[in-house]
Amino acid sequence: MGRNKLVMKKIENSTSRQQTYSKRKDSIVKKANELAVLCDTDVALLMFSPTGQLTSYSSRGSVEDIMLRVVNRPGELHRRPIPNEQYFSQRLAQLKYESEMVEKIAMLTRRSLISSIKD
Amino acid sequence: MGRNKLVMKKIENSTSRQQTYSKRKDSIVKKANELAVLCDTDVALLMFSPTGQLTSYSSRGSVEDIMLRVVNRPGELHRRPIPNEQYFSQRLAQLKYESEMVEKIAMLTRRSLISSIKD
DNA sequence: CCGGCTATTTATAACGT
DNA sequence: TACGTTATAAATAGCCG
Repeated sequence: MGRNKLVMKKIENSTSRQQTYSKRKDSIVKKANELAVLCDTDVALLMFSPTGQLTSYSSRGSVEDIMLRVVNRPGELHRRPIPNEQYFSQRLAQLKYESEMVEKIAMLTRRSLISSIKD
Repeated sequence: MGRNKLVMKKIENSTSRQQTYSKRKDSIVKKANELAVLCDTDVALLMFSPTGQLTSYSSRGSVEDIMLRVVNRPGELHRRPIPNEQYFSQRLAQLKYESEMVEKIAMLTRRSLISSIKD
């Protein structure tokens, strides 16, 4: 929308990029909320700004509540029609990777080498 | 938009509600993707349909990747304390459970006892 | 239930302050 | 750098098949 048709590629000018992010972020949160209200559904949105700041939206309860609902639905995350061997092996690899990451982060936290995760 | 201005409340007619969900879901995924591309950022979207079906979108990597980034960010918009031992152990247990479930489902699928995952 | 088809409403790109 | 303004691109409500 707007004066000119926008090309769908990264906006190179950092100022314009940040401004566009700010505007569109607000709009998409609004859209998410409309979807949740109109259709009486649960919606969650997670967005990182170009500078790394997180904006989250959840139509009901905390973002974690919805994330937990998602995590507790193995095999359905991406609405795969009929799961096949490739899907299962990829999914298992993904879960293994995540477990390793969690363990690494836990270890680092124990050692107090970090107190927060940065970009 | 559309022929009439829409009132922001739950659509009572279930057919209309489902149709509206379907259309708007697609649009918001498109918007999320535009935001990610234009602004070179990470975005994740989680939406449950009126019938409970999940649609997820992630601009980069898996939805879990972005959820992990969110969970591991103390002091951001939705605030969460620094991850502690309990969180890590619970998360690991969850991942282990998921892996086991995926393996079970894979085995069942191999045996052709089921052909798709249902709610 | 899934796609088209407009009339209208919204969102927003480019400017302006 | 953050807000308004406006012309124009997009999204979409109500219908139809």
